Amino acid sequence: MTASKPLRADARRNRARILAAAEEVFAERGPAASTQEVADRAGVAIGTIFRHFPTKRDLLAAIMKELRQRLIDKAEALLADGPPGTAFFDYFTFLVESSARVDTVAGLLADEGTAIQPGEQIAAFTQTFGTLLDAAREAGTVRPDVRLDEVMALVSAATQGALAGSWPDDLRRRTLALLLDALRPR
Amino acid sequence: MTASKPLRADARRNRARILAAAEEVFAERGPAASTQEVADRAGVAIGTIFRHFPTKRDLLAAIMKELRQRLIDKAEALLADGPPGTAFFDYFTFLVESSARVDTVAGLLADEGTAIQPGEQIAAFTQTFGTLLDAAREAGTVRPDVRLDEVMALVSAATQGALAGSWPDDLRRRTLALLLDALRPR
Amino acid sequence: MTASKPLRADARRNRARILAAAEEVFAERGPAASTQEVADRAGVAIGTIFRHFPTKRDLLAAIMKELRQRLIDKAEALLADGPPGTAFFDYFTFLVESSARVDTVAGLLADEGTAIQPGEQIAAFTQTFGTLLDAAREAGTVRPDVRLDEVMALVSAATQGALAGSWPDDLRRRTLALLLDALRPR
Amino acid sequence: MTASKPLRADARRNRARILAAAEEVFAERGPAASTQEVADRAGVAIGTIFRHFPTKRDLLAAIMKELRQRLIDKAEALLADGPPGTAFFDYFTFLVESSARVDTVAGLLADEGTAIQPGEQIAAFTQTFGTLLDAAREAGTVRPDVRLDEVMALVSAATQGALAGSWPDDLRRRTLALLLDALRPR
DNA sequence: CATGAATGAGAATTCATTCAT
DNA sequence: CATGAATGAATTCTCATTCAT
Repeated sequence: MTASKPLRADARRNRARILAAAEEVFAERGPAASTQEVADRAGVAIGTIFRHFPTKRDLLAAIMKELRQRLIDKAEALLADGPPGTAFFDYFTFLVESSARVDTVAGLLADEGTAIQPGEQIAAFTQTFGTLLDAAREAGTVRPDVRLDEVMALVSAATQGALAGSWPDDLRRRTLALLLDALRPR
Repeated sequence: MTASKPLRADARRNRARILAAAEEVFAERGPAASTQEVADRAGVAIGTIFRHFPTKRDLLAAIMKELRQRLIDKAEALLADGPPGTAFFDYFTFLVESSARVDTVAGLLADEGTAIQPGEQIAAFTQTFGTLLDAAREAGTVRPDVRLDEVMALVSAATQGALAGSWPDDLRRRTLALLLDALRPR
Repeated sequence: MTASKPLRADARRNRARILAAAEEVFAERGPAASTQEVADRAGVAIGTIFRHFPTKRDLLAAIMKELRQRLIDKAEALLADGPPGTAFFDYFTFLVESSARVDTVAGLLADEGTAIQPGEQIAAFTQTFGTLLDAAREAGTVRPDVRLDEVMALVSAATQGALAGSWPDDLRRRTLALLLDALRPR
Repeated sequence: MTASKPLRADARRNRARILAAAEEVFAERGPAASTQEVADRAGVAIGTIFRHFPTKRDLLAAIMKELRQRLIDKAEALLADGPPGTAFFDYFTFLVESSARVDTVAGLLADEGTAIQPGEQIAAFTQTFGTLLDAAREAGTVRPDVRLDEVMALVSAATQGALAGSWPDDLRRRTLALLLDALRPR
């Protein structure tokens, strides 16, 4: 869509370093972390950040977008390779585990206090996830009455919860199992 | 314990108004909302807030404490009156519904970037909730292998998720039902 | 002059306690110390302070006035009793030692960042000190060409210096000796 | 030592303007003067001040440091050029005259409620002053029993006194003469 | 394009002073 | 009169954003 002219090599490199640094910093310090800190971590001057992302909000949004893309990619990979029956559960687990590492994963469904435009990515995500769900339903590994929006809600809850307390691995595993069980046919 | 002399009538009134306003404001805007906004909403000068709560952090902590107390009270009420089999589920539902209104409910299990001393309240909460769970287990309405920490984790997830997107009531209801189902014996 | 109606017993008591507390607090913390701290130290409510001294400045001024009076009293005592030749030196020493204990002594000649009206007290002080000087001059223990304003200047310097570094007693004694020597005939 | 990368031209210019303005403002209003006033006087925004001096205390410290350096430079100049017999007296006089203009000169010996790290500068100052004193002693213009710490104490007293009342030039001159006389052999 | 200094609008917090209890 | 809560202006400091170098 917005083709936005091809960046110079160094510019592209900077953009990447900024995004990486920002993901780290915001994951550690929360969205209130200062842009200056991102700049330091990225090894660029603060002006460079604002050249690439006119607003702090834009920077946040860009991170989200990247994250979302990563999640979508994973879903599509599973869709292509994975066994229909378990791919759905694997994906759900993957999402929770991801959010256990990095903070912001849950923000892809909602915002996180900085309301980002989910845009069409959300649609793509939802659709792919839906396909995984359908496959599982057909394979009989998921209750037939479970709806996609409910699953999304559960994921959102689980991922936000997962990060919140940074619970012990063991607890997270057991709780997740319980959750997934809720989706299985009786 | 900490009796801290009885406040003057007007002071007590203001304290209450401040807490109420703060709960609203922080629920709407997140913990980064300005103290001035709380003051405006409460109809007091900003100095008054800092007289009652010397630090913004103290104000946050006070809100949490109040919330926790409210939750504990409700649990104890259910423990006294409710039918053992369903009281547990009612309480779980109550928690989720509460957090649909106010943000911070989940904060009682974790913090939320402002690390407040949960202190003994948490213990009280956990214990009471545990008793509800035991009762339900004995009544046979809950799977015998469900552990308290898992339940707490689910609550934490559900309440944080519930607020995040402020989903439609219908969706919240369905998702909650799914969640509760996961706890029921098969 | 301003007779200002006789205070009630408790009011007079409070006034004294406030002055005492204020002298302590301002000596310790400097004139930037908060009025609240004075109130706490005096064991009264802050409103009581402002009833007695409508302004912080007034409170400062009152302390100064008291101090000055104390110094004048001492001078007059020495004038009455002391041997003419040494009384002057004793008084000079007394002033420096006083200021070594409490801060604000030097403030009686100048202000101290809060410009207080020295009023007629200064005149009294200066006059009495002048009499001591004259006596010493007549007794031949002071250089005949030393003028009163020079002596006052030296006192001011010495007292402010004395407090500044809170030097060791020994050093203060030696330096003072040097200073007094400067006033003696050769 | 601490080379701290060379500032950009405009930054260096601003730093200098800030220091100059701060010296003025704090000399006039005391260390309680507001940073905003310094900014106004310097013609910069308040943020600029805090970029250069992260804390008000840092700003105060920087002023002190500059002042101290100026004093040291003068002493070394006198040490190089001046006639040994009078250089010491000239320097003493210079110190008092300096403090008649600016407040803070005495602050190099003590602090002034904002306790700044005098560090090695003090040592340098003391040593150079000591050399001047030794030279004068050898030249026979100073009493042989006068010690350096006494001289420093007198300087401290004189400079703080000098500023306090901003006495008339004439009085300051006479008092200073008296003081210096105290140091001369009889 | 990158740099990093300057800007200036908040934000938290303090404190003299007022005034209802 | 005393009390101590309320007021609100002032202060220090932070940070997103702009812009000269």
